Amino acid sequence: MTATEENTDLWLSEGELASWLSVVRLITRLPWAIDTQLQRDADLSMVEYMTMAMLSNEPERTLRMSDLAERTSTSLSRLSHLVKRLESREFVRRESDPADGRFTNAILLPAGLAKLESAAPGHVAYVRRLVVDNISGERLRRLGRDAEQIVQRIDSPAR
Amino acid sequence: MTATEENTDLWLSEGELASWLSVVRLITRLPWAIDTQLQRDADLSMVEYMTMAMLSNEPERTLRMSDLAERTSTSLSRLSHLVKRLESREFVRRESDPADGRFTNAILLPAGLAKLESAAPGHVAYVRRLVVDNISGERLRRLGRDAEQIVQRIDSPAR
DNA sequence: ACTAGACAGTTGAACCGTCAAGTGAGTGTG
DNA sequence: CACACTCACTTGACGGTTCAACTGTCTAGT
Repeated sequence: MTATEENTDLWLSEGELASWLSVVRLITRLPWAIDTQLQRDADLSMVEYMTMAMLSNEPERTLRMSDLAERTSTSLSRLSHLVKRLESREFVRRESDPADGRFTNAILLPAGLAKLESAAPGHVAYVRRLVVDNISGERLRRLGRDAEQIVQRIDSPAR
Repeated sequence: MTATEENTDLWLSEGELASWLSVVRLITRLPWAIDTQLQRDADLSMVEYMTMAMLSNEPERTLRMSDLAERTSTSLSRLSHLVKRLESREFVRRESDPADGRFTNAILLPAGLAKLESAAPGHVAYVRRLVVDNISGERLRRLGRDAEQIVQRIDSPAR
């Protein structure tokens, strides 16, 4: 039995494969496209943008490192390196939580907020162009729901 | 005007933002999940897997580097480094096209095919679990179409 | 033929992410 | 109240990706 002859439900049907390959193209090219735009226009990566965006939504512009990691879907290690770089650019600072020294708070600084606000319009326009205004209304809502369902399956154990 | 008060069509509505953030989670976590499974079970990254899978579908198990780059959505530079590593593992070899020395052909070797075939069942099962059998039928088809439409927008010029 | 140019691919340095090991603060148990 | 333990990070080394510069091959114009 060679690789191409087999066609049980262990493999994918032609249609399933085509859809899956489209999804693969999406998950490889969309992050790349967004990163490229942000890098070119604002010298920020998408994770850096998201990180600062999450902080900017907090009343105190502050979040625990572990919360930030959760919300940006990154490892604590990656976030730690990343925040260190943002710190050296004066976009963010860290301080250990006075109430419980195990936690570290990341705090968005004015320069970080300014950077975010200068990057936002171009970023949002590009997201609109590629996704929101391209796949609009009900289709966008369904896309979001499908994405959420896949992400939940990733999180669920049993494998 | 602060960052949180503004709400024109330059920004995203609450619903649009929620859908977009779901998509962001998808495009950050799905590649990570697939990579983790392949790395753990087969010591391959997703790009490496896709690269060899593309080659295995060719009658001569051969493709030009530039074709491979196109099909796997990677830069030529990244592919060149990647193929060099696959070459050192005896999964692939390269030869410059005898007919036109500007082209280089990548050729899947028996060891590469064997690696691919041993990795495939686990990979496919995981893809089924996360996506194909999770979001099945019509929803999968629509997801594929939406993905394709977004990718086409990325490729189209005008920005 | 010679030269300029375009094209395909390679290379090395810098940068980023991952992994495994380590630190340091709080918690719970004898 | 000491000691092991958990939890929240941090760190450094390593490996992969990107970027810009380079090499080598063919093509077109003269």
